Amino acid sequence: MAAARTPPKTQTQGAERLSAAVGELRAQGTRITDARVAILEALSATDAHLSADDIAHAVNGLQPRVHRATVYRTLESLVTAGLVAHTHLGHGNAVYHLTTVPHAHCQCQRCETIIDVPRTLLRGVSSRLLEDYGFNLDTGHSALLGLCKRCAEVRDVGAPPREVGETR
Amino acid sequence: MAAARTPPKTQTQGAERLSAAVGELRAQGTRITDARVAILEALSATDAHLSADDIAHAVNGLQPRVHRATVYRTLESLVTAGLVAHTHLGHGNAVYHLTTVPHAHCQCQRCETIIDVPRTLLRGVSSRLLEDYGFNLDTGHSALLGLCKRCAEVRDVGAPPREVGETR
DNA sequence: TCCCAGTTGCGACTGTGTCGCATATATCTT
DNA sequence: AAGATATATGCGACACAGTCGCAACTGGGA
Repeated sequence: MAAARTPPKTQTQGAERLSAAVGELRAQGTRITDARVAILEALSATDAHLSADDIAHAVNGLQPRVHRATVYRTLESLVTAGLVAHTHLGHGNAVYHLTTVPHAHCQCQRCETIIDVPRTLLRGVSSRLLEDYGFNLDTGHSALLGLCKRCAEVRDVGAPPREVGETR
Repeated sequence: MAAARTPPKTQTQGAERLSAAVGELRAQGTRITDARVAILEALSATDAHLSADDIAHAVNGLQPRVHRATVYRTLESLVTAGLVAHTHLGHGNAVYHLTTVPHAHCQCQRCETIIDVPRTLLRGVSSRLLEDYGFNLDTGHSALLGLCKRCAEVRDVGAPPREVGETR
């Protein structure tokens, strides 16, 4: 689970996010169920980017009976509700995070590290696409692929470097 | 198969690309097999973006005994050889095309249309990422997601519009 | 407390891509 | 032209992410 490598975060910070998210759900008239709360807890507890599988594992630590399919369906509805965003990584599998701080993503194709970058960085491209092609860019819905600094330097041989303290 | 909706292209154009690709393969010391030629033929015959499955179908029209796994392995080796590029679309499945004209891709999340855009459009982002994060962007390896002009306008209800003459 | 639409658990299924292994063959060597 | 051999292939099994139908359950309004 990527959560293990998550940068430290205070519990209160997570708890705040959680209650805010639950409140928003309630405001929208959605039912508050154990599965939903557990999923939001998993997401609130970390700044990392969690795959549906990561979330399913984390949730099963809290609510063992929650099924994989429920995780997928719930995540989808949370995305629809605007509480959660998902990003498609290179290999195609999606990762999820709370929408508290919208941002775009770069992913290293070698070590798979994800770098969060401000959306403003894509503003120029976004407006060019709109002007020239009428295309409305959804910033951050897919990761920008490439090589991170470290991997670009030691590009040669061997296994990709792994270090702690960085989001997978 | 997306090939059916491909913009018209002269046979000679495809044949030229094919022989160039085969020559390049030979120059690299790779073996020229029926499967490889058939795959390159499929790719040469169109400007569309073909999924591995599209290619497998097209190839089976020429060489019925070619197996799915061979298509995947061959595509991978063609990518390594630099003859073919693959792009990850939103849902994660990859599409392949010859590297004759490098370009980036935008994909509409609603109607799934792919728009080719020049790589220069991302030059600014690319250099910013390098400066600020040391990240080497691989332009065009993943599609930029969003909404195409038509879908952004008729965003409301109903099935996504489908028209001919546009790459899936 | 009752009711019922919204949720869930479950298992089966689809689609995309990978792997191991025995066989075939493109190309090099002689 | 024939032989040797590393490379590529065919095949079936597998892995993984995500989806679906359906019966059963339950959160929260009446």
